[in-house]
Amino acid sequence: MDNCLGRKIRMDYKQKVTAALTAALDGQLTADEISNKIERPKTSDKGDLAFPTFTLAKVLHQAPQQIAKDVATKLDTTGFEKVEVVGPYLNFFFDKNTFSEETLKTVLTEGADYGKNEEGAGGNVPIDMSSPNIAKPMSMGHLRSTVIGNSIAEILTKNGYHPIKDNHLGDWGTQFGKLITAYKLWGNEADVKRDPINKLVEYYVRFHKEDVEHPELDDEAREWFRKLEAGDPEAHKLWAWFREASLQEFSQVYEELGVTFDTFNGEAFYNDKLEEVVQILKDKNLLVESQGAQVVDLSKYDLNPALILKSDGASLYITRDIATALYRDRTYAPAKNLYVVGSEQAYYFKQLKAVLTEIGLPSASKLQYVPFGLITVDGKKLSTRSGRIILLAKVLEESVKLAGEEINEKNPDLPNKEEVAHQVGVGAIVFGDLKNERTNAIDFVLADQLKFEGETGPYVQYAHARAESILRKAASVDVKAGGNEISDPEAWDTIKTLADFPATVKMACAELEPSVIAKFAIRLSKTFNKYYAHSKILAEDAELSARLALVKAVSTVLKESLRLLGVQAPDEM
RNA sequence: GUCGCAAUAGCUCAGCUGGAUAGAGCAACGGUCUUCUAAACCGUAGGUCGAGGGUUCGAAUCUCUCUUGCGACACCA
Repeated sequence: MDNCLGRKIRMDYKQKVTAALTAALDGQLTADEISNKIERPKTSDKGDLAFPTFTLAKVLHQAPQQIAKDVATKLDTTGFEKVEVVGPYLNFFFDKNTFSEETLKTVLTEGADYGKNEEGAGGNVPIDMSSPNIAKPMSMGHLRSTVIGNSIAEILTKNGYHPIKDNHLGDWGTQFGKLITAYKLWGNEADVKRDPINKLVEYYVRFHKEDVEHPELDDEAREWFRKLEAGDPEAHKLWAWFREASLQEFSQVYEELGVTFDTFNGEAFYNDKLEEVVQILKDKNLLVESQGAQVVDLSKYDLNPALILKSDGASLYITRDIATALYRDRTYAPAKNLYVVGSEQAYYFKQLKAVLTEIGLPSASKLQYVPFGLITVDGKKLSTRSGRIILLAKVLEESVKLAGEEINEKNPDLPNKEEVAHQVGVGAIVFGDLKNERTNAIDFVLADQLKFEGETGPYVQYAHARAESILRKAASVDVKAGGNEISDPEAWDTIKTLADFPATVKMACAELEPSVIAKFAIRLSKTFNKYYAHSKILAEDAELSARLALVKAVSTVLKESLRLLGVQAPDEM
């Protein structure tokens, strides 16, 4: 990874520091070596950027402290407020006035485009995301894939890519054989019409209960799925009905989350493209028979063989995923091909990538598995079959309800209460999911999700609402970025944080990690809240206009950060 | 059994490429609303960074071994 991205520091100033040091060191270290060692001090009193001299100690055979002193005397410090020597460190302090003015002017001029870059050069990036299973309710696991995928899409766009959000619906596979079998045995049309998903799940769960004692049910299910794949009219009709009814329920959740998709090419979409997959594998001599099934040997990748066709000739998950990769390759010529799927499928994606590499698919190397941590309850995996599920719709409902209660208590005169309750309630859940590194596993506790204080979505939303409130009250004041220094020291951290946004956007993209943005949003909110508590922004003095420029910039960047996470930013709450 | 991921404060987590006294939030305790929204701010308390070795001037960070937890290991997805 690019070193500059990893540090989240102020690029321009880092270059200035590098240049000054390169000149002072007179070739003892290259500019790159210097740049790599520059770091951000932990606390503001140690300056804005620092250079530790330890590495020079080896080259010069001198004590780092002495080196720091020597270098400092040779250093050209124009453009900096000061450079301090503290032990083995050289601490650089920026010229606050210039830095503030430049930063605020940039944010105000660029507005919502601040932080944007064109690194992606418009490259297509299909994202396999959300992917709920037909006839099963969406649970918290699907929330993760949905909101992570959605945020990554926004982040990619901000970095100049062209994401294609693909809801790779689980609308095919043996479970439909089971479902059809169960429906034909115990189902009835009226029940399903009234309450589609719940009824279908009921049948599904019952199937798994009964097949323990009646294993012949499994044979029947397999037969139904085989018929479905063969285009049997009855099977197809039931399948289409289940699918449509499920999609309608899903769309409500998506609307609530504010997530849209570019395509809904579920697994069924690839059904007629599987023959070609098998043909290609045959042509390349990759397919071998093993225990009656057709497999691709992956021993040279140190992986187990990939099972392509079952012994009864039916397709599997990987068969359809190969078809998907093929389709994406031809349709999009992807710059990246992303799969936002739970971390328990890590091994599977290694296999998939290996098979695609064997096939020689041009975009095989672009396949990037974007795992996220498992959600458990009481440390156990969720399972529709066993009834251990967390219904996403319920969680959102609870959160919105609680947000409504908070509003009634804290801001009862708010005009659009319901809308804001929705924005805050849903925002809390989405932000909560994206806040931490996506591979962290989550043991679900409802009360943990319903938090609106501290490092949460509402905290960031609140900081934004406060900023907007000030701007409303100061509507008549001319907001200018330049001209005046903001003498308040509390403002400095806020301005420096604002300046970190572009590098943060890049890092989030490089790591496909929404938490990088979330963490930034918290940091910016924190510095702003501190500033807000510390000084009176609307005081009538010479710096008023500059302070308002800062408030405006904070509001802009907070709103944009939240947008990148798929969270709304109400102006009042 | 093999492979993968993890282990940091009571809880949930940060800790960027090894660097200056290991940081937040929640919970606990105390303080701050006649003044821009107290969903906020300030303070107190709380940690031999799972254990042991190695590399290094320097290790929570890199490496090895072990322990514990979770996950994956072909006819589910």
